Amino acid sequence: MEILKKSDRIIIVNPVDFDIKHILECGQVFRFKDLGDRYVVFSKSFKAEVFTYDDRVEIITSDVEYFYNYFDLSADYGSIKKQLLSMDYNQGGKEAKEGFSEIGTKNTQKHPKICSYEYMSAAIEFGSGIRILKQDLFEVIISFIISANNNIKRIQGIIERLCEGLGIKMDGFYAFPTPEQLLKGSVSFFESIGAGYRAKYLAMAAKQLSGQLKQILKKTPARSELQQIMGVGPKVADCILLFGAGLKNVFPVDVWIAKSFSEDFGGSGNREQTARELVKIFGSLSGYAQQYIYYYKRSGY
DNA sequence: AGCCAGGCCCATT
DNA sequence: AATGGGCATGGC
Repeated sequence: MEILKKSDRIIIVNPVDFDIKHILECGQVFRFKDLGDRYVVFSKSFKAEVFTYDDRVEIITSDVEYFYNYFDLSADYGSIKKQLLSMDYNQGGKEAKEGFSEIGTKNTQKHPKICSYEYMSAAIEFGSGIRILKQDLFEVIISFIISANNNIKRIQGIIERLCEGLGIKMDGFYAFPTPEQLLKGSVSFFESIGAGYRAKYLAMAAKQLSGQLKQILKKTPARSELQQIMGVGPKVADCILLFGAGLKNVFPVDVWIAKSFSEDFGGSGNREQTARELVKIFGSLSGYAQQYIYYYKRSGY
């Protein structure tokens, strides 16, 4: 896999650790469109079009440096995936029993415990082209406040209407609102775009991030700082750290990860306990492991 | 038609 | 610290 930077595009020759479908549909980002012959992805006020051919991927954009960083193109995901499979999966004697079901088939009721190593192996194969995007911190904070107890289709629509209502108009799309622009949004506006009961969280978060908590946007925030933001609990804070601050030693536990932990890893406990146990296993590679498992589990395995 | 979704806030114990 | 009720909306 060779990566070429041109003035108006990035070309990835013989991509092996880059699949735009995996990257955009693994739940880490909400501002993109599948146009059939290409994906279009938006970040802040930037846009890129991604074409996939037999022998290469072309990322066409006027902001090559921004998207080179955004797609984390300097990282070696081959090495990351290899390391993930050499983790100690037998911590605390919680290794699943022997006699797994076949990998790659639907895990129907019978509860055959799948060895967690085998599950990871299958998950990595399934999402082999996943990369963790380096997204904008503020955009991630607001996006994942909206994500709570919500589904991805709705989240995408709410965020799109948020940009249309408060962001500046670009060439064929609307930028994500800045902190100042988000302050213009009233609770009734956030309700009108479908945010539901999160409308008041968004209004309060906008105030906080322009007021006493604005330091959060200046550096890598602490988890405890993030949880002072209205609408940010343990799981959303971990998503913010992973997707918006580049920390990989966090393991966001949502309904799908919780389900996988009990069904595929033989684990138990509440979500915070689950997160701690998974970080204990995966350490500084937790964020990567989380994405492969989430994408695999949500797709029905 | 209900159940569910990348959970969180708040009151109670 | 731990638990439980309530919650807007719409996709499926």
